[in-house]
Amino acid sequence: MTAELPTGRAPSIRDVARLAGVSHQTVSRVLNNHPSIRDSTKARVLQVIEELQYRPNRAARALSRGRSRTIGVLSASGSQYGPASSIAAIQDAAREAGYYVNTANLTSVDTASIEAALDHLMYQSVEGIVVIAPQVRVFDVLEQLSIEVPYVTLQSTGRPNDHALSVDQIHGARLATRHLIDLGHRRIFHLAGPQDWIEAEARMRGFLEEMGAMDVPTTAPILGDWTADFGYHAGRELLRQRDFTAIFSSNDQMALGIMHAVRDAGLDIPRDVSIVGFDDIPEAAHFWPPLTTVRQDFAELGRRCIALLLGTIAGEDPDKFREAIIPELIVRGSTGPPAF
Amino acid sequence: MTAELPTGRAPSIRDVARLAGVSHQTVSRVLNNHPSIRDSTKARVLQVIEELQYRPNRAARALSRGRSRTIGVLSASGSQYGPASSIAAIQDAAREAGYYVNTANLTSVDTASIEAALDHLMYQSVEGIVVIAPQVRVFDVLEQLSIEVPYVTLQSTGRPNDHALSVDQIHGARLATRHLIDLGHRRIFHLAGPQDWIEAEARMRGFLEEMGAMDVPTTAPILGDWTADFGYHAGRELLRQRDFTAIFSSNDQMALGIMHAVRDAGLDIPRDVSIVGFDDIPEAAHFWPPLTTVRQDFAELGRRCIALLLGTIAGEDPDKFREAIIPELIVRGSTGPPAF
DNA sequence: TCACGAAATGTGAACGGTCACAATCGCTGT
DNA sequence: ACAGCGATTGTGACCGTTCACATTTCGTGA
Repeated sequence: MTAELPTGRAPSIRDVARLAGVSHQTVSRVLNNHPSIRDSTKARVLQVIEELQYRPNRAARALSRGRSRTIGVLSASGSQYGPASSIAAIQDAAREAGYYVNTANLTSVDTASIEAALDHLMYQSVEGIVVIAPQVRVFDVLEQLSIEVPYVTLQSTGRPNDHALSVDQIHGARLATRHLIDLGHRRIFHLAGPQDWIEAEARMRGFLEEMGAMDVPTTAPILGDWTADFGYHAGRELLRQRDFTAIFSSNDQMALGIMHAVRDAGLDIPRDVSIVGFDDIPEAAHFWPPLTTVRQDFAELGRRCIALLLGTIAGEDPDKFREAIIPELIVRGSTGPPAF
Repeated sequence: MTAELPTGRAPSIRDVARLAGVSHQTVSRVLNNHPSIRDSTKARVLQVIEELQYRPNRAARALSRGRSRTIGVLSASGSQYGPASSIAAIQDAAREAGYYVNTANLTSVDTASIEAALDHLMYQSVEGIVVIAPQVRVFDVLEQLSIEVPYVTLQSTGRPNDHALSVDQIHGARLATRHLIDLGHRRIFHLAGPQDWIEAEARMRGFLEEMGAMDVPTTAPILGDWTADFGYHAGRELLRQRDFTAIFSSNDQMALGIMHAVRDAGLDIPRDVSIVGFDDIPEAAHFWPPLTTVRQDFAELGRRCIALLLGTIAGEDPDKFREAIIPELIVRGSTGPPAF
């Protein structure tokens, strides 16, 4: 049916050209939707492409265009729900925009590991990087390696030239804190995340701001590692004093661990201790009791990440993308007025 | 300090060659660890590379070698713990082996979506594909598009030429079922996963096999969608009859939902209903009560995936990689003898 | 000292696209 | 009928690497 072809090799743009009776450049134009192509020509070329199952070679394209159309994601704890959802959303959004995504996981958070991961990304000539990791350290390494691709984080680092997405995590944390205060709690404890995660720092800041604004005295937060296990052990420790009536955990997993510890101590939630989480992972509604938490729209986050990053790559004004995402408080059974 | 260079363009292999006073090919040899390079020459070249911060251009490399060194992951529900951990492990293992990973997420499980995702992967000339998704359908599409790259799945499809990794999920499911039977349960219900997921099918098969082997009568399982929400609703439905004393859920999230429904009904776990999950997500130990479940070593899974896939790409005998991973039963508080 | 073969290095052509520029086609108005 | 111009198509070089095939260098034994 079709004309003979060199076998053992994927068809190239010139194979298509020959069979369609046009020049290779015309085929290229068809592929790139160049405006001045006669419809009949275009149809003929497309038909040959179809027949040959031709696919443009990405490497060749990247080489001659000088652009990889790839962005890198630097991720830590990528199997946790929050990061994982953002990554998925980032991939979807990138694909939508015709970009490819490559993820490098941090095996640990030390400098060497970060360096290795960044290196891996740079080797693929990524055009930009999304950081979902302990950002402060990552940036140090970025600078140290004098790497100069645009990057995006999920929250401002306060550094100059940082292209950050504004999720108003401070606001989210204030919502959670305010909820507890409104219920009548005055002794509220905060289990924070690792402080080199900007998100963790922002949530803690929000907590402290709201407590300050409402004139409630605070104690120093504990810094956790995002895991339920840590929440459990921190909870056990805290319960030895029991000088609080509510705990605000900076993510849902740690909140789950705390709930475990509270039950172990024979106490009731929310009568003896109210608990608020952050993220609203899909499981949170099924905890016992269902967890009051702050919902983040991870998918929207991912989309905006890509919009901002691609915008930056294209040289647009980053401020165009600065509109903050406002998280939402979801009240469930884990919070109530203090018993006294 | 360093000699002058064309600016505005990343240094190429020829720039390095010129400054080192060798031919571009020699530089290439240094980069690829060719054996016959004089040590002194190698050192000189490496020094220039260092000075110039030279990085080989991946596109050019892929083009001339005809190999992308990229593998694709086709993933559904990529934000769930199980898949997410496997993906992370796959990325790590691939990176270790000098490969890059590109993930395409399924937005839905219909054919069009699968086709789009596969297409995206093929456009990057992936050398192999790992499927973490409803595999049966994916393979239909793979065949339909007459795509011919090696692929790996997490469980045998029973089709000829399938390169599957053997995680003995059947065995894992039998362990869970046997545990319940040994405790004295005779009316055991199974909440299965979507049946076009091979894992789900295998777990169900294991359940049925063990029930049959022990001569315990079974009722038809319900097919769920892996989510806690589904587990909750299925649980409510099931509890209207309450003709069982134990439930084996094919993953931990659905088990959590069931636990929620059981508590809503005012029943006690495990006194009134025993519950077993599958996966051992990190949160499972902190559920209320802590969940008895079957642990899968997702990281090992990911590593083996890559080993098998790269082996297949290199033309090795896939049987070399067939040694099954044996899951492990983790007994916690959610199971106990039936009350009667 | 010289031939000889292996080790070390160099040369030029791919790889498969895109880019810049040139050439041709086809229509319009006079 | 023909100049003029935009629409359409073609030509050859180039992107940065590796490949296949020279060529040169060097150590060794006769």
